Amino acid sequence: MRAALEEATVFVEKWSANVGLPVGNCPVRGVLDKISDKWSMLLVMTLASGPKRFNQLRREIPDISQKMLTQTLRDLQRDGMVSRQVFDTKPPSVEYRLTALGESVIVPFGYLIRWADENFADIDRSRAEFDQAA
Amino acid sequence: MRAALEEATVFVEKWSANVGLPVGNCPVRGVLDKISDKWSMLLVMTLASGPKRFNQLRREIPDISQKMLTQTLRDLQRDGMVSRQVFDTKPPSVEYRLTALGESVIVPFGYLIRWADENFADIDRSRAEFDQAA
DNA sequence: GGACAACGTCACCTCAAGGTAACCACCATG
DNA sequence: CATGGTGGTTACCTTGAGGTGACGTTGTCC
Repeated sequence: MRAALEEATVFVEKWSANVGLPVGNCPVRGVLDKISDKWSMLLVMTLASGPKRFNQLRREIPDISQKMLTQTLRDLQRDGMVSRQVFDTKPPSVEYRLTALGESVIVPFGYLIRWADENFADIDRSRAEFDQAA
Repeated sequence: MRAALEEATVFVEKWSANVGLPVGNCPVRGVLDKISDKWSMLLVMTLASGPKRFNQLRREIPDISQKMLTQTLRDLQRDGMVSRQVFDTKPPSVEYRLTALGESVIVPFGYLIRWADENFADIDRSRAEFDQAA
């Protein structure tokens, strides 16, 4: 799903312009990348309430696999959204926290979540209607 | 920005109540899942500038396959984001336009796009650093 | 000694999203 | 006649995101 957005530059210009944004490069590509994977947004929003350790995150998001937790955290770290700090305690503990960049994305995510929260009922209804018509 | 953050955190709290739940039980996650496919957002933003016909959309988004255009439009229609109107002209033409629901999602998308535009440079830099360190 | 909790890595497999290309009907134009 | 533009459908295939489960290392506790 990631690589294919790479070529959408042309229209991104178009609709970026519509939203009143400078054209240049395609910023949306990266964002859609993040949005469209299954766990990044969930992880960011979970870390929004404060730094957490690895198994603490596992407990708070029971349906994420260990592999995907590791992998998504690495990706977020790579993107500068999350910082990883290892404490040299007896069993070494690792703390993940949002960076300033990571915190800044909470705002647009928040809008999206609010939108979803306000409209999922309408969407469900629309789906039901549509499916019944078919 | 300050107000926006606080506003966002309200919904983050709501959200966190649902985080532990499987996707099926979290309506927000369900909705966001739909939004996060490869073409939905692009299509919505393309239709943001006005109603368009099928092949008009194909031309504006050259790298979408016919199949995926049809499919994504159907999904959006099913979710009540897009309405489809067939005109009984000589070669019947079909017009797609955003519904009120579809238009309402432009706002949160817009915030996301703005965020991406403001921060993609930082992200790129962070990635480069991270990759070099490894 | 055995279990468990800390934080992972690795190999393997599945499943569906998405791409490709062929096909349909209809009509206009050259 | 043939090409091209309407708006699709269908069958087939590839890709990779994500899940599963085993293994590992260092310690502590019972």
